[in-house]
Amino acid sequence: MVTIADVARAAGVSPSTVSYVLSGKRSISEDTRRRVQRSIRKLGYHPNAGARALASSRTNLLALVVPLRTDLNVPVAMQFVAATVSEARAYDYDVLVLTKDEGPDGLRRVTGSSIADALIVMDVESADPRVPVLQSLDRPVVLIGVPDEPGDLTCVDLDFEAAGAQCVRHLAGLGHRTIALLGPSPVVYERGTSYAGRFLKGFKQTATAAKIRETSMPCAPTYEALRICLDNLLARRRAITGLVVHNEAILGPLLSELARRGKKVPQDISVLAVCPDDMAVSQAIPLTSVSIPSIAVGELAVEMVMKRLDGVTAAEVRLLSPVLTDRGSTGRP
Amino acid sequence: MVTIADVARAAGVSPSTVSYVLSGKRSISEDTRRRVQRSIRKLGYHPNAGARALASSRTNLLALVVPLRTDLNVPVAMQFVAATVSEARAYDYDVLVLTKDEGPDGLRRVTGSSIADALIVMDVESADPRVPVLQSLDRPVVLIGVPDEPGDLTCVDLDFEAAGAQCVRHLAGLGHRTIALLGPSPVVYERGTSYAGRFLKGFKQTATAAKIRETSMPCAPTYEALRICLDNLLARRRAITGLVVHNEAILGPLLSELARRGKKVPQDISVLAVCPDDMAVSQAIPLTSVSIPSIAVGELAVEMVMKRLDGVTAAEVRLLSPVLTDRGSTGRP
DNA sequence: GCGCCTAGTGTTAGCGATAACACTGCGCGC
DNA sequence: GCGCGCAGTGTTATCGCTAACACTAGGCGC
Repeated sequence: MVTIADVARAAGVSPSTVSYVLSGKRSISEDTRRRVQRSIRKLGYHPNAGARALASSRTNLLALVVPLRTDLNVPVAMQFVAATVSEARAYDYDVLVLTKDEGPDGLRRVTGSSIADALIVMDVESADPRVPVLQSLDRPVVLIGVPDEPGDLTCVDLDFEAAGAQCVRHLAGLGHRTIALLGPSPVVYERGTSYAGRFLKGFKQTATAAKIRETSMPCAPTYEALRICLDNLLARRRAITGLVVHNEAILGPLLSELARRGKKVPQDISVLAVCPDDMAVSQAIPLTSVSIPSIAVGELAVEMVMKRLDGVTAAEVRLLSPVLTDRGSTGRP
Repeated sequence: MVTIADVARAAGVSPSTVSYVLSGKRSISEDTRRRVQRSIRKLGYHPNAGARALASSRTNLLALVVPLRTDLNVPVAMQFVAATVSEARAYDYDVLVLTKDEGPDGLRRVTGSSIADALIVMDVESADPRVPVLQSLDRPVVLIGVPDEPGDLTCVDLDFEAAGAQCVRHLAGLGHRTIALLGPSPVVYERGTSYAGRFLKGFKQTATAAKIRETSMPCAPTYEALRICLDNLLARRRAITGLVVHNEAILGPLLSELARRGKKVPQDISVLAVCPDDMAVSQAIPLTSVSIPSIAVGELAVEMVMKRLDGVTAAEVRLLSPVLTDRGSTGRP
């Protein structure tokens, strides 16, 4: 193994000089820097991560806690992970993946043994048992989602409440008076996953304020559940003219079912999705949608973690404004 | 921070005794063990990962290289990652995620700086530029997929060639004489992703041997591409009676399109999917399928990596036998 | 010409674990 | 009663790097 001492010898300098060339923490003459860098390349030197971590108490590792169950919207989670990993690399950090299953103890383990410098936690629930632990950790933490009591934890997410409101306003603006929300799976609500409730709140409040009749129902990600929901919704005396779908998994099946039942979109019913843009575009009918910006959120989460690692300690709750793109699946009732 | 010396002092023993209690590498009296473990719990001691890595040259970290683009079948990849992470934890390992984008240099970086003890690489291509690098690394490596020249690298995967063959035999056994394969996106073939070619090979060879007329075409994961494929396939003089679909992303759209065109499954056309079981079950029509056992492959990959970390050096290529489950979407033509 | 600042570099004491080496005391064979 | 093996424990060198501390030489103000 090539050590820093080997490089130093080859370049005719001391080990600390090599270290400083690498870290940039003190000024080095142009000439020395070049000699050191040449030796590094020639010998194929890579600083030993363990030694570095021990001496500097920095691991350059980020722990990302992901919900690796399949009942959640998998593509969104994956996009988020991808964005986080890429962005972290830009700061010279690698990403460690923990599952939600590890629970609070996993968080203590990772921080306690100094495996990671900071944490990003996805899929936070309203009364998440991990939140109090995270608050006591004394390491930078960024939550994706907003628990009831974030305390001094930094949170990032789409502003789902505003998104719910915007969906209602969009349909109301087109003249719809009776609308429905097809929400996430019941288990998502039961778990108290924060985004589901926030969206629902924005949806209901805005509908009430705008004097719009609204219904909402969760929907499990199966054909069977979807059919039952549709049977229920479409059989009502007051016909529903606008449908907001906050459930990526049933978008395809929904359009199929509507087609099978002879309902044309948007002539007979308007469909407004809440999902990533690429998903809205790639449906049988391109869908008007409020974007779930998983990539932007992932990048932002990393930025905020880095800021805290640099010593900026102010807690923040950053909610991204929703963006609605009209792709023609909504129209006048 | 609580160090091993603190624990040793509290338990009235030497640091090495604490270390040995933890590692089990030498015999400790029952009494001492108890005292040490009580002190560990009382003080909330977690061994420092960096110090441990430096002293033992073991990081207890596994690097997992994943294709974090969205053109690949995302749920399968996610299932695989989940299985890998869970299984790794069972061996007291954590998992570091690298993207395929990092390329060969990323692999050198991670092993060169001793960030991880071993590598699991997903989405391997036939002539993957990373393979020669991996061979030179001198660390345990397990590939998911089989490159043209694996050398002494361990590989795990579904036996896609056998899967292709089994699909043909299943349809042939039902009496089909004209069948088609709807394959992965063209870009998957162009990239030389190994499973696509292996499946195709098994499909074609078995069809030829069984004197069955076959067609195969890649299909991008969009409605537009699917419609064109179907137009092409269904317009033929010799009607296709059996369709093998090796492309998770278009399963839903395919069934919708067939329904729209008035083709009943399996009366008018048999559909045989190659996908994870849960996906086959949750379609509009439950699909007969050859299972993609992402979880089993993930667990197996970890097991094999652990075996190699324990010093077992024999290279292996482990191809899991395909399992076909009849769910009624295939029948006599 | 003295003091002080700045740029550039070297020396070395840790960081917190592991594991090689060393020691004690007891039981047992003969 | 001597020697040996073994179970149980302690002492400490070592892993490779970082950063605190120390030093030199040159420039500048006054």
